[in-house]
Amino acid sequence: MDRREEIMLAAEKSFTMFGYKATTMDQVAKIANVGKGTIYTFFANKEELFHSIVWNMISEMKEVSNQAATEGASFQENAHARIMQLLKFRETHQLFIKLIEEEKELRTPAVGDVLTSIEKEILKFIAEKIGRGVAKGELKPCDSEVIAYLLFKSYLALVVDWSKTHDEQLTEEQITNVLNDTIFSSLLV
Amino acid sequence: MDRREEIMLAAEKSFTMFGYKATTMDQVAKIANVGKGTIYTFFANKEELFHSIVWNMISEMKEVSNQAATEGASFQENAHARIMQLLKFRETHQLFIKLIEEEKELRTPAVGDVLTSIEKEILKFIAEKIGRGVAKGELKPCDSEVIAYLLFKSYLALVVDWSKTHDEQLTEEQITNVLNDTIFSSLLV
DNA sequence: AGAAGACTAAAATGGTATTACGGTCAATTT
DNA sequence: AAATTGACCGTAATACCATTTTAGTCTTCT
Repeated sequence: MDRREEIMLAAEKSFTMFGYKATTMDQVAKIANVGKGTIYTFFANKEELFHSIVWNMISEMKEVSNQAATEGASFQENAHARIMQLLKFRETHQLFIKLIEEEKELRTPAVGDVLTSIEKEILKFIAEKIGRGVAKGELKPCDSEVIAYLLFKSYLALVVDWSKTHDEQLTEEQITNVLNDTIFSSLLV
Repeated sequence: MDRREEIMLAAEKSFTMFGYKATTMDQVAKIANVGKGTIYTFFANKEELFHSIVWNMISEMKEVSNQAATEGASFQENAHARIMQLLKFRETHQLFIKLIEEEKELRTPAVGDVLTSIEKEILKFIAEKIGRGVAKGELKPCDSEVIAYLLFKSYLALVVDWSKTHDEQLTEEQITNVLNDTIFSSLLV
C-alpha cells in the first residue's frame, strides 16, 4: 500500500479514537509506520490532512444516502429515506460522533469549521435533489435552497433535538407523517 | 419599596450588565443597598434569585407576544406575529442577549439550564395556542406539542440560524410565504 | 426580630516553570 | 538524485502553586 494511503488510514484511526486536538502528528506517524517528515510531503499541515479525511467521509455519506433511495419509490419516500440515512450515518459513524462530541465540549475551532462545511455539503446535496425534482416536474417550483434548509433543519429537530428534551424519541412513523402532511404536501405537484 | 423588590431590581441590573457568573452576591447587595445576609432571607441561593428574575422575563415575553396578536386576524397571521415577536424579544431584550452570549462563550451551566427552561416555556406557550386553535375549530386536529416544536424550530432555523451561514438574512416575506405554504397550510381547517 | 457584614471553606484566578506540539531541515537511506 | 527520517526549534498548551475571590453562614448589632 502506498504511503499516502497508510497515512490517511492512520490519521482516520487516530482522529476517530482521540479527536482532532488530541491526535498528534507524531502519533499519526507512528501508527502509519512512517517518519513524521513524510506526512508533510503529502499534506501541507495537520488541518489539510484532517480535511482530506473528512472529505472522504462526506463522499461516503452521499454514497450511502443515495443507496437508501429506491428506483420506483415516490419523491417524498426517497427524500425521507435519504435524509434519515444521513442522520443515521451521523449517529453511527464513529469519526462523526467524535467530531460532534469534540465540538460540543472542546470547541476546537478546526472541528467547528469542518462540521459547518459538512452541513453545507449536506444542504447542497439536498438542494440539488430538490432542484432535480422540480426539473423533472415531480415538485412544484420553489426556492430549493430554502426548502432544503427547512427540510433538513426540521429533520434534525424532530430526530435529534426532540430526544434531548423528551423522554421517548419520536417514532419514524410520527416523523414521516408530520413532514408528509406539512412540508412535503406543499412541495408535491 | 420593599426589600425583596429592591434586591430583584438590583440583581436584574447586574445579571444584565455582567451575566450570571460575573455578578457576585456582594455586588447585588451593594446595588440594592442591603446587607448580603438580607438577600438570603428572600432567596435560598444565587441560582434561586436568578430563576426569579428569569421567570419575570418569561412572563414579560408572553405578555409582549400576546400583544402582537390582533383581534380579527387569522390564526396564521397571529401565530406568525406572536412567534416573530418572541424572536425579536430574544434579540432585543438585554438580559436575554447577555444570557445567550454567556451560554455561547462561558458555558455557565446555570445559564444553560435556564435557557433550556425558557425554550420549554415558549414551546408550552405555543402548544397551548395551537390546542386552543384546534378546540375552536380553526385548526385541524393535530399533536399540538409536536407541531409547536416543528413550528418554533422552523422559525428559529429561518430567522436565526440562516443568517449565521448566509450573507443576507431571509426577508420576513420569504419566511411568511414558505411557512404559509408548508406548515400552516396543513394546519388550517 | 430583622438586618448587617465579618467570617469560612471552597473555588477561581493569575503567574510561572515545564512540557508537548506542529512544523522544518540537515542528515541518511534507497 | 529522490525519498525518508527524526533531532531540533519556537511557540503554545499544561501543570503547578500562591493568592484572591466568592457563595453562603452566623454571630453581632440595632
